[in-house]
Amino acid sequence: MDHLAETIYTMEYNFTAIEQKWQQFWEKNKTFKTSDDTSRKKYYILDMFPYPSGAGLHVGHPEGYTATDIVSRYKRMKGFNVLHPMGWDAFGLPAEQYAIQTGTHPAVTTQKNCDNFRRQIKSLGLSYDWDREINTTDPRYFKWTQWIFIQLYNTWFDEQQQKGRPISELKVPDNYKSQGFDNKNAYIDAKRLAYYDNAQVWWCENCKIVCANEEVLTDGTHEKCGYQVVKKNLKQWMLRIPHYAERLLDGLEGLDWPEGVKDMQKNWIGRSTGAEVHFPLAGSDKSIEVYTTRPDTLFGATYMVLAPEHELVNEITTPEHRQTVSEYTRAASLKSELDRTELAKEKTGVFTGSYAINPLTNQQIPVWVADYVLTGYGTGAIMAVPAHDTRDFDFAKTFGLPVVCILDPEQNTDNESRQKILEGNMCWPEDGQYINSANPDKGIDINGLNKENGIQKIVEWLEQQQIGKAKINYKLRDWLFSRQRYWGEPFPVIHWEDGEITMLNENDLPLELPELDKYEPGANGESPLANADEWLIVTDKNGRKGRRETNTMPQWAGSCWYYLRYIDPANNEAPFNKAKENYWMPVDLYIGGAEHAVLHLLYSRFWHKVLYDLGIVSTDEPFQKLYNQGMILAFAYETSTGAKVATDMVEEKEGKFYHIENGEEVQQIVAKMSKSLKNVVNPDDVVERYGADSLRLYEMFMGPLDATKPWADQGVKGVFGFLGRVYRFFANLDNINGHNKEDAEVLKLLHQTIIKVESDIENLKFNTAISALMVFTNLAIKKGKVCKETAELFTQILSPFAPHLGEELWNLYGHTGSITYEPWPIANPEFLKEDTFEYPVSFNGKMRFKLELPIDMPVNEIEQEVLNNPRSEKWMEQKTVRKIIVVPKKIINVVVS
RNA sequence: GCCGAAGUGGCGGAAUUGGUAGACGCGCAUGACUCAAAAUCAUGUACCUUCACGGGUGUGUGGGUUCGAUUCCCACCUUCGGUACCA
Repeated sequence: MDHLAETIYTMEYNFTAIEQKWQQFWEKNKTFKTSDDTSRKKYYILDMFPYPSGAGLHVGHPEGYTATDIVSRYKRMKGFNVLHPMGWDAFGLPAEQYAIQTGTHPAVTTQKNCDNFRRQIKSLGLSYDWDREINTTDPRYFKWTQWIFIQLYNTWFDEQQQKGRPISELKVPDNYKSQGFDNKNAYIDAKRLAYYDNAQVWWCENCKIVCANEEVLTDGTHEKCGYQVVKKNLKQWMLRIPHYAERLLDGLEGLDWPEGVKDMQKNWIGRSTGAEVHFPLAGSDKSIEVYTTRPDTLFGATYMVLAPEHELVNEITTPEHRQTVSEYTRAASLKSELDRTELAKEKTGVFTGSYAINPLTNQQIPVWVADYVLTGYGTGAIMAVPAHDTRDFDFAKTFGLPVVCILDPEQNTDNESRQKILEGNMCWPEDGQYINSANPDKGIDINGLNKENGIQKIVEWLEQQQIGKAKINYKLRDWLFSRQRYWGEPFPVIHWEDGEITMLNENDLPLELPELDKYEPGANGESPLANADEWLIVTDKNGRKGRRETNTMPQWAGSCWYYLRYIDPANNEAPFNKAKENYWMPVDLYIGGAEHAVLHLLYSRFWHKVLYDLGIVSTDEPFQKLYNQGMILAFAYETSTGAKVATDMVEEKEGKFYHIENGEEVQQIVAKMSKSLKNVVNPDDVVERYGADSLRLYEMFMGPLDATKPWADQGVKGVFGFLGRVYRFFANLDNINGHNKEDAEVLKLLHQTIIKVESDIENLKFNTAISALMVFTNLAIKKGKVCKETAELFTQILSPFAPHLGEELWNLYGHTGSITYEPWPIANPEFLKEDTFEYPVSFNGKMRFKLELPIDMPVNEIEQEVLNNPRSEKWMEQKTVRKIIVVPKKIINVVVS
């Protein structure tokens, strides 16, 4: 043993040999295999699983993975049964596009990329239980994605109970039943959480392909070809996520998530309270229904606006306006939503020729059509109150419509503005006091009230008169759940020739993808599956013909429930075993990028709540604690004109940076890693040059986990140097003294470090934990020798951060097994005792000198000590001591004047 | 526009129930080792001033509260992320 240690020590810190040795050891011994021993306390630590791209791992990936790995290793040492899995979110566009270009089956590309990702991840020494690896493209996995889709289809949301329930429990009202089978089915279909309907999608005429939202740039062009995209109506699967809006909002309350993410979800759900109001049409028995958050401003409604797509537009347009209105609505339909918002500054619209009646004033007000009113929100129609809504104000000014002020801003603004507002020449969307807001004939008067009371009183009146009612609205829309793609989960759906839609039986799952020769899209925007004739056409036992759904599910589908599959990844009878689910859920810690703050996390929560309502999972929320890792950026350079300069075109001289060709001075900036700036860092290179432990340590040492921070190669060298120091000192058994009593200073710092590292890991503050490990190492090296027990304790608290080095040292100290399950050290308070405290002594708040005093000295004695201290004289000369503040074990401040 | 996060040495960053600003690391400087370099080791390193002791200034800007403010309050500036005609 001694001889072995000697040989290894005489070598330098050979990280490559050490890391390979231990990675093989872990693999061979299945060190990180997780049992489902429900008698132990569990801890479920989840990473957002990656899309295995052809480019391989980016340095951003190991950041979150290392953080969760440190927590996993720490929790194991703390005695927890830790579930820490990894898998692949492997459906997606790039593999399909590659297939179109080369004919390579996406599964082949995907397999290759997964293998590469797995190799890279394993090279980082991350402690995943690889027996639980999952892949969303594996039929054994997506069988259950399809199964969950069927559950969604067979569920409706009971408003009263605020709960999803099996469709079989839905009572169809008698009047629907009496109208026959079709109506009954239509009623049921209208309640299902998954439904099939027309929806607008982006369509690229050039590529003859449907584009996802993310593929459409802000100027309305397709990111791949630069062609303008248009909207197209296609039959799509949709999910009624808005039914769960309130539940998704409520559920956020109990979660340990960053406030910012909760806010983003709240904004996305976009709950608003207001009222629905009916405006009768003049000379007609029809009425227009509007939604408003400001029913209090009804007295100021001087016109109405319908969205161009509103169903009443055609009906109410008078013959003399027909031409202009139809031209306008046609133009609007051709415009993309982006165009519409693009033109936000200039409002457009046309008059329909019809008038509605303001139910409060009984005045006739014109009805316009304008695209600043959106069809998807509220009722697609508004009452316009130009005096108190900026958008309506802009529109009214453009078209010369009347502006009637009904809310006096009073002292809320300056006098000049107030005059303009009262005259209708300025908009006032804030609070104030109502004026011109009474109609004795109708029995309503809110003059003199403020906004809050005004809203309440008007809503009460509307409900009494039965012309409106309080209403809650959400921005959240139905989720478009199908893509015209090949490389996604096929829907377990058959469309029969008689119009019926059925789901496959559970025993017919999974429905796998057919083999194709070509991956080009089908005709009319259908997915490539439309070309798979043999797969596509089915016949039932009665000879009825049907066609399979040709759309596939979006990439979100597989990631909506993957955390559940890790619990029981090989189960072929169910998505997971219930008892295991009950044991492992919820996820205790979930770390990933903030780019998933809304969609992925909202969609998962939605599915999870449905599964919860159906009794399939045991928790209402899936992810108890969420944390976002920050982005890793890189340095780049910029000339005085703002032109970016690639890193290989810059040289450093005396702390300044110059262009190597023209010598111009350039500024160092922080930018995203990109090929063009030549500042992309490849984890493989870092592992090769400095080792996995250095990469891990550096990524954690860079700064707070959630901060955006730039990569600096010098910084990697820094932590590499630290690990080298650790190795040279702690692996040299000459420095490790077997029997001597440990130095008190070392002992005290060691136990302080144990406490510090423990609490820092608990709070995900890895940068300061590493700093504490460095401080201790510096002291140990300074002392020259430490006891074996000290070295072992240090090795244990180091090992979650630098696991390969941890194992190596542990082994050198004579242990044969892995350090993985060694119990986390417990700090001994004996060694932490302090007899004295070094007080900083301030005069008028400025620290002047330090004074060491016994730790339990009474305050009055401390005061005497300070006043009698010769060093105090200088600061009290010619002055009177007004007060002495003594905060025990903190500070002393003498106030003089 | 709205919502959120953040501004601290040459650089990454540390310190907040208000209590020694700059831990730790990089970089830099000096020294040791070396023929030399690298690596390693030691010492120093916020800025101004002073030979030095010391003194002054300092956490984006301007105010305020306090014995004491990086930390709390008000106003503002800048950067980043999200969102955008949601009535």
